Amino acid sequence: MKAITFRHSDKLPIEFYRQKNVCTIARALIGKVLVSVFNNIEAAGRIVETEAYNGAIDKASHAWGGRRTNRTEIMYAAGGVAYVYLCYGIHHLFNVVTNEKDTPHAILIRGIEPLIGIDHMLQRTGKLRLDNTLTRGPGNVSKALGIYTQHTGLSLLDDELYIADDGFRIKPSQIIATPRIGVDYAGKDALLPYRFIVKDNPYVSGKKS
DNA sequence: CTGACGATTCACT
DNA sequence: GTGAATCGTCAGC
Repeated sequence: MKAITFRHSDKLPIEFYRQKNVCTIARALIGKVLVSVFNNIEAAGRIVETEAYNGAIDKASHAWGGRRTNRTEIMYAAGGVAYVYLCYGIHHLFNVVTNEKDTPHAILIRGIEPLIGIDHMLQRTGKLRLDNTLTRGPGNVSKALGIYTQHTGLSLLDDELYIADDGFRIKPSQIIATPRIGVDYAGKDALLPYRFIVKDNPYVSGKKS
């Protein structure tokens, strides 16, 4: 594995996160690199699975109906910050807040392919060997990168947690849209094709191929 | 203050 | 396929 360190200039610019269409951003994030640098430990992986949450009009979103609570307040911030919340009392799920201030769009990062700091990821997750379960599924992604609810509100333009474009391109034909996972409660909104995945990638959650 | 439950994962049958 | 883990959040009293 080639050791790469991403330069500041590789970071996605603020304009990327401020785009109006959350699905466009979710699709564009596929193939980008999610980087965390906590306690001087760098870990990074290529994003292979995302889910868009379309604000107040999306029943699957925490901000459905304009719901505004202490937890979801950060979703109403201007795009380009992290929203991390605890699920089932165990899992910390990492989301990217997008669009302008007061439009609560967010994108859940559900799967990445490890690139850098794999030893640290193994240590954080308590796993012994690299396999496709290390960073498959949103809970595992956060665990491997050391992301916790306390990181909510971090700017993605800062140096601790950010997303970079290293020039790698996934063929558009390999990126497919499907319904989201675990949102059956959302009625017809559960059927929307707001989940984007890399076809046949082993780090995409769901049934094995 | 209390109780119900979740954008999940993993071990076990 | 089923169920437990485990706790912050939120609605309701």
